[in-house]
Amino acid sequence: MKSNKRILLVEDDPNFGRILKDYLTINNYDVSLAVNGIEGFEKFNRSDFDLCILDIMMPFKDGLTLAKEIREVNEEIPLIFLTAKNLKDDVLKGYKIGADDYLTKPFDSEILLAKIKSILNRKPNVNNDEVDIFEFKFGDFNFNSKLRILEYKDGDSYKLSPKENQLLKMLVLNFDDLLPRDIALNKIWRDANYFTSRSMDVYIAKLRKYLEKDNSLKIINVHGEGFRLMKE
Amino acid sequence: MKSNKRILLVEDDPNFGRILKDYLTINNYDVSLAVNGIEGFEKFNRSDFDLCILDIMMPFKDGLTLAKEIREVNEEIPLIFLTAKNLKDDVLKGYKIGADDYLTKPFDSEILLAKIKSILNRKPNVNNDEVDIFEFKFGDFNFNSKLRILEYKDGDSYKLSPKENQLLKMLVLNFDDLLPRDIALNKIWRDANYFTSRSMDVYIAKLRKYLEKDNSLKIINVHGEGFRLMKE
DNA sequence: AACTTTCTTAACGAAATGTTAATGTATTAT
DNA sequence: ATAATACATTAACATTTCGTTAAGAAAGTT
Repeated sequence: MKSNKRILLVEDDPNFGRILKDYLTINNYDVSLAVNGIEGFEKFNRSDFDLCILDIMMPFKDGLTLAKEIREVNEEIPLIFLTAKNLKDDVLKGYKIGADDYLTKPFDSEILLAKIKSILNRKPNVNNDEVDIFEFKFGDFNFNSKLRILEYKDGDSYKLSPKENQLLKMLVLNFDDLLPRDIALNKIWRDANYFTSRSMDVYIAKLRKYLEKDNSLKIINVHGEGFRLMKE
Repeated sequence: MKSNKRILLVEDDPNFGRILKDYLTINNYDVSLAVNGIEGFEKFNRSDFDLCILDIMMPFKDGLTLAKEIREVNEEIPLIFLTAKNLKDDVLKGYKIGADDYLTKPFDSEILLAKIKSILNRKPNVNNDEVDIFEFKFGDFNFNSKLRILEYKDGDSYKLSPKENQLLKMLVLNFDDLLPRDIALNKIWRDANYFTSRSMDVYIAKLRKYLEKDNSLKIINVHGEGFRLMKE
């Protein structure tokens, strides 16, 4: 399953912020709303966003200052500024910091959407330092997590579902080591509770079934802690 | 020495065009001015530009039509639209074609400059001088994506429509690897939503029909991710 | 204007995926 | 030993995604 793009929205007007957040959510973005620059910067640092929408006029820490701080940490992330007035000076400062776009309130929500799409589509982040490894070997299996294919030495192969795939990948990346339940749940299910935990058990069972071809491989449970993929 | 960035300016008002050209020239851009869409397209094809500024309202061929033509030839070049009116419909059409920005006349020249800088800076010249490959062989097919011809070894050949052609080209460029749905949709349809996705499926079906002559070739779906052209 | 090609949209069945429930087994604590 | 908690497995169900056909809209040609 494809995950939505994540937007950090920093807007001090709670009514407007709420409405805008809902509108973007309806249009399939995961939106995190902060009500001022300080909270905005904290949220920015706590997770990965694909785009930031910043109100310029805000108490405590205005949008331009926040933008500067964000730019120090991340040179790539697209920034869109919102402002009530069409203050030329602010606009110029914004572009200088590296704004990608600029909207004057009141603005048309459809146009904001179009801008967001345009910005997010134009480059699938050329600058991705971290190489995503997606080919693994363990036991008598080859595992391609990009194509979601698990292949046994005899040529048999299974198409993995997204969840199976993610879970197996995490197990393999922690081969012979503990994969803590919580970590896997929060990463794959984005929440750790009774139900997601049950669901994870179902998927562990599915993976065990795949892996039983190579009977030296085991997914061991560590009671109350998590699982461990190992070769005996 | 660093050479100036080259801008194609298409503007039918000769006075305004002249002034804008001079202003940009003073600010170290090499500007080529065309007075309508037809001349604009000719100039565009005659040399390499880094950015286009297009007036929307023009006689003979308007800016949006011109933009579409430019996009068919060059998917990367940034486009900035100018318009006298703030016509929402035009704005949205513009973004759909792949506009990078949008300015309503009268606008502030400094702001235009700032936008230009912002746009030109954000790709630290990924300057893809890379030759566009357009001749491919895969399975028992020869495929010329410039002529949009798919030819089977027995001499049979199909004329591909633009969309068929683009899609097949992306599949071939990712031969045996995943072509993510989103990437293809955003590149070919310039938007990823339910309808464009359905449309893409229709085109996948068409391509499968062409390819079934060589039954070792398959377009495999990776559920929720995309497609993979492979030879088994 | 008539014709052709291309593209989009609708409709709907099929397949894949994910969640929850139900039930049983293992582990731990007391 | 027994109760409580955690884990395992299967199956039923709901949801999402995909494949295909067909109708008709839009664009391009003759």
